[in-house]
Amino acid sequence: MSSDPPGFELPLRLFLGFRVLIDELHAELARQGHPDMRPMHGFVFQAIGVDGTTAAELGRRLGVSKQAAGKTVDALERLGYVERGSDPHDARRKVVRLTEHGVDSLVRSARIFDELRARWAETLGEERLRALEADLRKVTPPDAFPLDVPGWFGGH
Amino acid sequence: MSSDPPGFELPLRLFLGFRVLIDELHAELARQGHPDMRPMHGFVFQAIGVDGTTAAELGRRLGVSKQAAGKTVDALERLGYVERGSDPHDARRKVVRLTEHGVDSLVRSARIFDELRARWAETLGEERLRALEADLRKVTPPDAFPLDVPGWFGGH
DNA sequence: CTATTTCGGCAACCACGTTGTCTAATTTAA
DNA sequence: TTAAATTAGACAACGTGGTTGCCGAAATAG
Repeated sequence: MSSDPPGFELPLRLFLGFRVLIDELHAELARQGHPDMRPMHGFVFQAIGVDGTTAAELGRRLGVSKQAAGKTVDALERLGYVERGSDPHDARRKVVRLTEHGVDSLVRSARIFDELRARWAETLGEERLRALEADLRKVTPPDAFPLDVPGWFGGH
Repeated sequence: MSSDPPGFELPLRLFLGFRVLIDELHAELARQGHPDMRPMHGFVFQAIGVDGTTAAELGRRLGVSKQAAGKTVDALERLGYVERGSDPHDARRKVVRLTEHGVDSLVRSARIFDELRARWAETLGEERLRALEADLRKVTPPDAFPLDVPGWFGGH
């Protein structure tokens, strides 16, 4: 009889799969005019959303302090991915919005992820890939995606 | 007919699965006398190995500079997980070895990972879990596990 | 024996997170 | 309506963990 694989292989394969996809995404993004994007940025853009948000709200969504979120916005602003605007209804708020360049990176990311999934479907078969996704949904929290990735791994 | 899931769900589910396992590992490790262990440490311990290694070699395995590896060793030494020894054959080398406490954390980690895998097997069924592992092996590099995780995500 | 390489440590610097404090603006309560 | 509490954003100081550059000591190649 064959024995079970050691338990530590599972998390490593999951992370490795994630890493392969993210690395290929950013290699392709670099080819398509986004060489400055980093793995973390995609999560930040998702947290900003198409309607924009504020630094404080962004910090809550990312699970970091508002100061850290503000610094991240500074960096993304320098790279031209986001811009700050004023909120006419609340003079305290400075709304962070994706620029055209930032939206472009989101659109391209979505298309590249679809292409990468199609490649996995070629390797595994569409049915197996759907089963894999279904199984992962069963063992992961269903509600929201965790956007506090930056602080989670490196933190304290 | 049902359409394909969007491609971006796959990497997020993979990362989420990884994160769930790592979080549960460290919650259990904290209960078992290792409250100071952090997600990164397991990778570092694997890179050190049972025979020990040097700071320079550790840096190469982790994909960071020897100075960074040395600082990591300093921190783990303060926590009591590793100790430095001298190499009688090479007075330059200072061999880093896991302490009894460090080995204990590795042994417990392995057992906890096995238990977590068993729980996934209860949820998904052993066959589906094996299929999931087999599929992940097909789409990830087969050879070595990437131990340069610390610098990969955060790095500029 | 000399030259080159390698190891470990030190210093300076940078990226990116933290907490604390401050001002201004808004909201809530008396 | 006025006073108090909350919230947004910025600034400073600090901690961690990475980087590069440099150094002396030890091993190795010629």
